[in-house]
Order: sequence, then structure tokens, then C-alpha cells
Amino acid sequence: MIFIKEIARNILDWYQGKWNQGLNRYPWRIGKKNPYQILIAELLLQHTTAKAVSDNNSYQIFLEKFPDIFFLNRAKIQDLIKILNPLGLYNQKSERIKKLTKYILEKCEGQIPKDKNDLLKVPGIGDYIANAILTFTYDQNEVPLDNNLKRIALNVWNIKTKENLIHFYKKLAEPNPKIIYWALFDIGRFHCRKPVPICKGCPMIQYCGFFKLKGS
DNA sequence: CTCCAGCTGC
DNA sequence: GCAGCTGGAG
Repeated sequence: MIFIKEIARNILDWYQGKWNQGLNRYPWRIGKKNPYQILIAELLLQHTTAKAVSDNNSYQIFLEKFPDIFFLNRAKIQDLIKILNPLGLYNQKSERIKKLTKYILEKCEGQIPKDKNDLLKVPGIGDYIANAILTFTYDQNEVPLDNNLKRIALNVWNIKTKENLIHFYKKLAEPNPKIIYWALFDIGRFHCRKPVPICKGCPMIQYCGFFKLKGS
């Protein structure tokens, strides 16, 4: 993988191009976000398209009503369901938010943990959201390994095991973890999608095993 | 591994 | 109808 820096550059250029066209300017990507704001974004986005969260302004409305964990603690379950309704999964999401808020207030003095192991103890926060908070809030390089990243790595480089995925993505994301991972989510949706990838315009096309075999 | 659980595009 | 959507818990 001696071309890894080149691939990273292509990905960053691709992302910038989309950004200039206004195609990936999601509200949770604009400006500097604190851990609470990233946590809420990830909870809303679970099993939900970025388009849905973005189009309904759910994220902005949620943060206006509940700008921090203390406001959120006073929220009624019905208020949460009302905002989350357009996204689907609102019962599960609102219950999860209530439990997680209670835990953070009672066990963490209202502060979202900065340590990976402490994040994982919070109910509702798993490996993905813990890494997303560390990477998207603090500019660390903890791989937010979701189905997009798994599918891309399998198609492009035939990387399968979790250890290999983590090792590879840490290297790839090195120049700018936050932007690279956001870009990969978008590439997973625009190009490296199921059931058939749309390779035209993909920034990784010249390095891609799938494209060499049967890409179009 | 299975279940969760609603909306969307196909 | 059905699979997929920036997963987590048991």
C-alpha cells in the first residue's frame, strides 16, 4: 500500500469538490462540535439516512430545544418522540437518549467521558459512537467502523477482518481523520453502494480491486 | 448470532 | 414487499 497517501489525497479532493457543490454540508459537519453535539448527531443517525436527519432539520431543532445534557435531562419522553418522529425508530431512540442522559448525569457529573473505556460504559454508546465522539470532537484517529467502511474496504482492497480494517483505516485517515471518515461515509453512499457500486467518479477507482474485476 | 423497529427507494 | 440506513444490547 505505498500509494496510500495518494489515495488519501484523492479522497480529500473528492470531498472538497462535493463540499463546494453543497452536496455534503450536513449540519453536524459544520463548525467545531462538542462531544454532546456529536453524540446527538450519531444517535439520530443510527439506522437512519443522513438525508432524513438533514432534510427534516431534526438535528438543529433538537439542539435548539436541548442545547446540553442538563436541558436534555428535563425533556419529556413525548417531547423527544415529537422531534424524532420524522426519523423513524423514535421509541427506541428516545428511550436510549433518556437512559444515556440519566447515566451521564449520575455517574459522570454531566460530562461526556473523554476516555474510550468510560465512553463504552455509557448505555447506548458502543464502539462506533465512542470512536465517532473521539474522532469528530477531538480530532483523534479512532476508526468509526460502520457498514460503509466495511463494504468499501472489502470491495476496494478485499480487507475483511476487524484488525486489518482498523490498521488500514488508521493509516489512510492519518492526514485528516475527520474529513477522511466523513468522505468515506459519503463514498459509501454515492459510489461504493449496495447492491451494485457506481464506480464512475469514485476517488479510489484507480486502486480498486472491484473496479478492475467488474466495475463500471 | 438475533432482535430491535420505522422510514425510504426501489 | 424488501433491503438498507453513519448500531447497540443481550
